[in-house]
Order: sequence, then structure tokens, then C-alpha cells
Amino acid sequence: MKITTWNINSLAVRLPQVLDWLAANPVDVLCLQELKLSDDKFPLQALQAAGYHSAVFGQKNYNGVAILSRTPARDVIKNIAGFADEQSRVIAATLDSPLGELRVVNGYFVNGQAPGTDKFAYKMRWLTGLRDWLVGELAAHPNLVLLGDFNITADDRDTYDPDGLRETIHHTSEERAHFQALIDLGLVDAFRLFAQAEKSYSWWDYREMAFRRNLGLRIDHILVRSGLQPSVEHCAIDRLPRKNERPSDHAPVTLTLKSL
DNA sequence: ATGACGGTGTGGCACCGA
Repeated sequence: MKITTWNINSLAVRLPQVLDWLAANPVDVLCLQELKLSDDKFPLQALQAAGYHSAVFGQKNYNGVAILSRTPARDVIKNIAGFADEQSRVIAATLDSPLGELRVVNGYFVNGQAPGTDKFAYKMRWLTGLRDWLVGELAAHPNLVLLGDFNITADDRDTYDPDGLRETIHHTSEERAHFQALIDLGLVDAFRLFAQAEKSYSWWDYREMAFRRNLGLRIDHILVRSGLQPSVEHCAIDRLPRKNERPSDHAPVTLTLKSL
């Protein structure tokens, strides 16, 4: 069972790349962020033809998330219950898997711009709302995976310049405390369960040839319920799509689960 | 260096992302 998260930075632009990637990587679930289109513009039929059902929470221009799956999604929830939000950032769904029912929570976390700004304050409130809501989700769903574009580096290994970028956006103590609060709900960072190459990143700026120089951040994460840990077979970043023409600035990250 | 690149519509520039 393979589950992937990928911020595609406009599905309208990147649909051909998504279809190509799925043809080469026929994962069971693909969680997308930054669709940048409304529900009525979502390419439901093209993805259906590729063999995927879609649960979609779109938004014109910005944000937008979707869960593509081989089997239909159930109990779909959009955004964080109890947290009023104008922006389409979270979609959760229950899927059948060889491990039983799997709850998938797909998030496009707030960027936050810079510490001290209104957007940063929104990020902090949003992260608190997410955590509070997940307490109930975890109580209701034993097998839960939280994944997406977190817009947070978990620690210094996740950034190309830990000293130069210390306490800047994606690197602040407050953001990392929120990341830890999610871990403390009983989740584990699947990527770090395995030996990984140094300087493993999931995002690179479009500017300054950042990808070629590997000046990146690891901000796309997959957290799994610690009870699922024995089932986690692998977790890896696929840098290949970043080499496409007109790539997303993010690379897909894939979790492989095995039946025990 | 409030830069850079690439997405969007309010468009021929401004705003946003990370």
C-alpha cells in the first residue's frame, strides 16, 4: 500500500505531470495540495480514466487539496472542524486498505510569511486548531496518517542552511513546537524511521538554481500513528519530477505500508 | 538585496508562495 503527498502548485498546469507520474508510480493514494482551482475545474474524468476516485476541496486561485484513491473515499471532512477558515487547506477521508480502514488527513499548512506578521499568527492559530481537532480524529480512527505540505522544517537536518535561516519562517521555535505537538499526539515522522541521505529535501526555490545546488527544505511530511509503525515499510522522496520542464517546486513523498 | 521564479487573475502589474 503506497500513499503519496505532493504539492503540485496548480493542478491546471501540472495535470499532465501528475498523470505521467501516476502511470510510472501507480500508488494507491495520492494526496495533492495547492490545486489552485475551484471544484468545478477539477479534472475528475481524466483522473477517473487513470483509475482514481477523487475527493476534492478546491478553491479558486489559492490553496485547494484533494485525495485521489484507487478505492472510493468515505466520511470525507473538509477543513478543521471547530476552526472557521476561509481557505481550503484540509481534506480527510477513510479508505480501505490491507491493514483495515485507514484515515488519511491531507493538509496544506499555512505558510506564515514571517514571524510577527498576521499570517504567522494565523499559522499558529491554524496549527492549534489542527491539533485540537486531531485528538478526536485519532480517538475515532486507530489507523491514521497525517500528511501534506506542513511548511515547517522539523529540525536542522531539514534545511540547507540551519544557522543562516534560524528562527526565520519554516524554521522558528514556535513552528517546530507545533510540529512536536503533533508528534506528541502519538504520531511518528515516517521519513526518519529510515536511514536517509543527508540533505534530503522536498522543496527547492525556483530561483537561483536552488534545485541544481540542492538548496532545499524538507517541509512535506508523512506522520503515521505510532501503532502503525510496524507496518511502515519505507518512506522516500522522489526528486525526479523536479527535473521536469515546468516542475512543481515540491517533490512527491511516498509512504509504503505492508500488511503484518 | 523588499532581488531572484513561477503561479494566479484583479492582468500588461500586484500579490502570493517558501
